[in-house]
Amino acid sequence: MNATSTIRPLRKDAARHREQLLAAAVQVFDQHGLDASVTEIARVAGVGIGTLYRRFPSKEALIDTLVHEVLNATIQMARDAATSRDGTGLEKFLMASGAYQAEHVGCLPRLWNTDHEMVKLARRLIARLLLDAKRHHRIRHDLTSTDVALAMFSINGVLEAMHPLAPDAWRRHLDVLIAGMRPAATDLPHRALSPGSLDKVLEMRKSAS
Amino acid sequence: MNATSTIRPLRKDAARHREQLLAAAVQVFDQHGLDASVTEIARVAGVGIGTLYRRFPSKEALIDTLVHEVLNATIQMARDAATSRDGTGLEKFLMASGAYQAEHVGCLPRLWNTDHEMVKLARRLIARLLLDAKRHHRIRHDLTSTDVALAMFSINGVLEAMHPLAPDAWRRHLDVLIAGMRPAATDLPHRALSPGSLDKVLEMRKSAS
DNA sequence: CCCTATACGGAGAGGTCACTCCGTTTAGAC
DNA sequence: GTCTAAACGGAGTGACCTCTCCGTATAGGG
Repeated sequence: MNATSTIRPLRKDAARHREQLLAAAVQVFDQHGLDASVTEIARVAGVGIGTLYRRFPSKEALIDTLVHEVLNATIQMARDAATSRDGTGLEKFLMASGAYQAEHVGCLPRLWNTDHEMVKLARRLIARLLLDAKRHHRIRHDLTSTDVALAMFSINGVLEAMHPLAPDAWRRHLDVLIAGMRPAATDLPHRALSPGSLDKVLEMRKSAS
Repeated sequence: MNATSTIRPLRKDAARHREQLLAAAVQVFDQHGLDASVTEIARVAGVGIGTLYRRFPSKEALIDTLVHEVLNATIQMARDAATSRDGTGLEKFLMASGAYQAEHVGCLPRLWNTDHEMVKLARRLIARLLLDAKRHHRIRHDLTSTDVALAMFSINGVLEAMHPLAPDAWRRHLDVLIAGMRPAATDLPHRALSPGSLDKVLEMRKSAS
């Protein structure tokens, strides 16, 4: 998977610079958004632009690597959450992934645009968490995995709006949202999205990237 | 307020072109985001770039005009919603402003960045809607106007993510969110944001523009 | 119909950005 | 210590974007 492992290990300094670049990219993108210039990233990393381009073939590839990392972490959190079979997994996952994404706000606009199998895997894991939560009557039965996706998009919206001055605001928002997902909450109007609509959206974002 | 009315009315063709430019800007920004080029906007409007710059001193000014319009409409919707004194005003407002913002997704990133008195006015009106809803026990008493702001940010997040393939997804999200705001919903953890935190965020976004 | 203030179009100036190229430096095997 | 493959820095290139300028066209009053 990783190009560095298939062919030849990077020289020690090169590997270090690669990590410095990734860390700098997270920081710079968080502060200035994805429009931040590669020059700024190289400066923060303490290397030249040439080094950045030797390690990543394009700015887009650098962003992809970052998104890949975030998605990977998200998947791991979904797996961790699935170990508690008491129906609280979904809530634990939303809390954990929200906290992680709050540290990677800069990458969020591209998070679900990737073609990768990882998106499908993440969605399968989330669907499983949802099922377990329903079984234990932690959430109402008419909710779909698309509703969970909407919850995550909405957290992104709060994160981007309140970043970085109120970095915990998303927790409050999620509290209200989860309260609305409980069976005890008042009845919802029948507006659940059709099953395939999220797929269409993700497909379209992928090709638009 | 409007520069055209204080000094001299625009010539008829100029006024028409101005409206064409605004309409084209809404459409182009919706499709390509605020990074869309002014050349593209002028092309869609059917005028030259020179005309665009004679009508609006800069791209930023054009965006500001658009944001101004959206904010104005939002304030009007808040006023309309306040006429129903039965506690449903807040929900009506969230529905109406969501529907309107769904038609102006391109402007959303700047919606609350403006310095204008209008932002303060909008927040006062929303606070009044909130109070009325509490009085009629439509929503729980521990919610603050900051929570309503978070709800609006979260709708923006859903709109941006699902645009334009599932333009009604935000309604479903808002349904769940409002269910979580009802007094019947399960108790929330005590995580309400401090009263001034939203002010700080808006202040910061304003200066960052 | 004429006249002129007003508006028009779009080439080009000036700046920024992503990305390349090459002379120089260095890690690390022997 | 020597040597070479690997990595380094950053000036330079070309594309693209916002905004200006000026010769041309037109609305609309008299």
